[in-house]
Amino acid sequence: MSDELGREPTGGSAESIPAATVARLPVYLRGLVGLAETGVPTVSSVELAEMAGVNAANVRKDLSYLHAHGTRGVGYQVDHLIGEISLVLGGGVPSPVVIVGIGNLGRALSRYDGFVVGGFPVAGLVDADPTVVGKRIGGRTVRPVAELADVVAESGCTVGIIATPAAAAQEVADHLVAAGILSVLNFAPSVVQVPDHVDLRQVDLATELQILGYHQHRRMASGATARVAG
Amino acid sequence: MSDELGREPTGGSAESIPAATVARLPVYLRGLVGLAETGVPTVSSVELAEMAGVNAANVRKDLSYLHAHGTRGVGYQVDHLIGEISLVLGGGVPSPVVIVGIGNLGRALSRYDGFVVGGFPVAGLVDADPTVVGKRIGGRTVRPVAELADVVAESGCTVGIIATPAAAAQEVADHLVAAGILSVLNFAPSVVQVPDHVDLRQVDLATELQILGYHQHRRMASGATARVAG
DNA sequence: GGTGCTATGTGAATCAGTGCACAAGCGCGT
DNA sequence: ACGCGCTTGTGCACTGATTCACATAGCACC
Repeated sequence: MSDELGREPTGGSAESIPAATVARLPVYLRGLVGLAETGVPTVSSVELAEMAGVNAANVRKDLSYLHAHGTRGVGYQVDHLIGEISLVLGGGVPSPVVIVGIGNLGRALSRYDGFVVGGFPVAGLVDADPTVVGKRIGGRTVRPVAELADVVAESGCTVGIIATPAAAAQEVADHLVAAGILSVLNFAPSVVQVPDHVDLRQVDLATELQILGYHQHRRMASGATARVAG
Repeated sequence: MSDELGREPTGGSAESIPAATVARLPVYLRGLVGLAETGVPTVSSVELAEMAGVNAANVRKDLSYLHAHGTRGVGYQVDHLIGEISLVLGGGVPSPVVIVGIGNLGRALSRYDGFVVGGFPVAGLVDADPTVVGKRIGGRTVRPVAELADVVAESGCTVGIIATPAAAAQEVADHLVAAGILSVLNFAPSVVQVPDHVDLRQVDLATELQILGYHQHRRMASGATARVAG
């Protein structure tokens, strides 16, 4: 990935955390929140590793990138850890998101409560279809795609979610970038290009299934060969 | 990257394809299908790399894992490549999927046509809510979760999609495994445990946003420090 | 206060993935 | 027929990530 933003001078709070670690932090966070709800005060790296499905040493190294230090012989303080991870992931400030494309997926996303608790309130819904524009979904009114820039400006959105058909994805991405969006999450099954200063992540549902398909196919094939061989 | 919970069965007798390559194959496939529709007969690694957003040498190395060889000076034959990739990913046999949890997300998934073209037809819909059971969505009737095993057996489902709230995810996963499902795609924001012989992939929408949030936060923070520093 | 148990933090080795650079091969034009 | 240009296929070096192993440090109990 292109996280080569040059070395930051001393004293900054912006040490770069490896991408693989960042991808695991939300998983830790989820487990920690669950622990906090049941009143568990501390957690060890082994427990956390079990919950997240990774190696314990990996957990410790990951957490060592944060400023959250644990106490030896005891573990990590759950609420402190929650605070640190949240801080790193969101900066403590909620980032409103705008969802473009209010089809089935967009509708589902606009009602997905996981976004709100994660600090990403849905601040705007936009669609190109005139029959969809004006409808109220989850307390928000769908606005025409022509007003995208206005929606972004009004609500201070910094994140855009593309939930349109693949054909429209690139155009929507361009509009989002032009409107000043900083991060884009693309659910459309197409590769989109964005400028360097915009962060892009791709979530492809069909791709995930196909990856599963590979493993499944391979497992059956090797199982068959194993049976022949054995 | 972005392959969080990709377990690789390393007991391979035949050629095992690296996980990173497998994750890219669907992207190539999408691009190739697009080319085939416009009648393009051959494609070079550079073109394919551009479409997929990766390095050309990477594409060539990826394709070298398949049995699909290109011809030097010309490129790869589009339809042949499509066949090879489809074969590797799906084994040529469609894998029907059952979707558990027909909320907003489940509804969206059940209508997602990307699944069908990828060889993963939706063969069953299951929900625990009696007010949802019996409804018809996308030509399929939602059946009660008690009949999950029947649904799987009748339609020969090998893949299960969990689109329930997080609290129910583990229980649903257990039921899916008991019903003989081979692969599980979990959209619920919770880590679920499955036996070794079942493949599991996690797709977490909130996690993706949080990863974006990190980069965004960091970018802004380092920008501020840079302004202070110089 | 001392001793032992437990869990952290991290150096070092290993492993996987990426990208460059170049040799080899194929087809086309002459 | 023959060379020339284009593209594949891959060895190699490099970077990033994971895991092991162990020294270190805190807590509890005697």
